[in-house]
Amino acid sequence: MAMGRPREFDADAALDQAMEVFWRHGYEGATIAQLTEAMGINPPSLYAAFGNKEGLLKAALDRYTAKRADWMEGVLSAPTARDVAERMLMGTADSQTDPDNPPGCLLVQGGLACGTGSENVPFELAARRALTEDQLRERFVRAKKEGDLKQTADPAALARYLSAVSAGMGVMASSGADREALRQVANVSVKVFEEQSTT
Amino acid sequence: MAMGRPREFDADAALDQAMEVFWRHGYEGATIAQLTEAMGINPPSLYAAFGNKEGLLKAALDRYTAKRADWMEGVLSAPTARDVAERMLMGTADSQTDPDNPPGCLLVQGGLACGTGSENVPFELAARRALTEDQLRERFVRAKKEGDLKQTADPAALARYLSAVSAGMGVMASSGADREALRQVANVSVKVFEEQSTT
DNA sequence: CCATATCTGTAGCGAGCACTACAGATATGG
DNA sequence: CCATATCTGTAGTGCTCGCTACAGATATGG
Repeated sequence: MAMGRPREFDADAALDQAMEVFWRHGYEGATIAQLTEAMGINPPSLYAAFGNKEGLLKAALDRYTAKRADWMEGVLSAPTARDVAERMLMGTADSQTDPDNPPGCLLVQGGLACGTGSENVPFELAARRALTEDQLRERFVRAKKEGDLKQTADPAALARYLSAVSAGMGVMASSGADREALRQVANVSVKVFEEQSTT
Repeated sequence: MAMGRPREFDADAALDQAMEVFWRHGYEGATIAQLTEAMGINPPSLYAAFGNKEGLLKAALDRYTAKRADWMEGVLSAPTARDVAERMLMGTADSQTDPDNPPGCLLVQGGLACGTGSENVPFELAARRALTEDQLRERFVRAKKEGDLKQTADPAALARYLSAVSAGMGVMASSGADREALRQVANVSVKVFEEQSTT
């Protein structure tokens, strides 16, 4: 079998650029013209590699979560539930105001409501946000077993709470809140965990 | 001077319908065709009354905030900062899962990131979210003077915190979180105010 | 009743959208 | 070196978008 002409662009580097465009303009606000220009390729290459606009988004989301996996592991490996919450929210405050990225979080900025024909884009983003919440919940179940969370604590509720605060910080970051403002929110939010801790 | 033919539709009723469409599909996801059909009018009537799509959004936002003004007054009139927070978050949980409305909050769902040409839509929404935060901050300044908040409490930080949690709940509601889940988040969030209270 | 002013519905405008047909280029398998 | 398979760039496709020209309808002021 013949192999055909090889691809001339680096898919991961192109995805990084696509990620940025989706992050800044949202799924519907990002146009194929903007995406191809940022990626340095032409439309046929995009469609050959990723199928369509939604396929490109999914690939970009995969890369987004893969890139954050290391950081998330660091968060979950904190010694106590309280420290998990602090690392999570402080890290979120910093990354959402990192000048190297668009403000906020791609999983929120990407699109909460979409027009007819893109209904499952919000769904896709929500599913990925839920993954983080699941990890947090399981970590808090463990914290309860290990005793650093009170026996009356509700791991699912605490994980949901952290998920909500992160998303809310993303909304604020997207509308210009600076790092100090987000850290303030993080600091206030963490207090909940001190009240739920045994130490 | 001649007066011209009078308008045949009720502008407020039409705005209620437009609000719904923007709420469910976001600013960019909502099309003029969907809007005019929901409003029961034709494009020329829409443009004569509201100027353009963005003007219609602003009018719908005005109506949205006006409709919530009463509720907000009830929130702010709670006796203590802690009760303000509870009414705010519980009311938010209920309204964001009210089956009579699309899920979430129009000021979040409307659009966090937009395409070229609609850049100030997110700005417009953010400005209106900031108004609520301002009201909360001033209410907490008063609570501090009145002594039901500790003297070490930071009214601005607490207001920002409530604003972030509300926005986060909106994100969760938009992705299908039910009323019970949001109330859980509200309950956890309120604990911060118990720790900051003197009673 | 007439002149004027505004609203309404039909029909369609140019622009920009996501997406693709096609031809030339570049690799592999035989 | 040839046949095949895939990628690349050019140049579009049809469609839907926000928006509007126009003509008919309906009110007021004189």
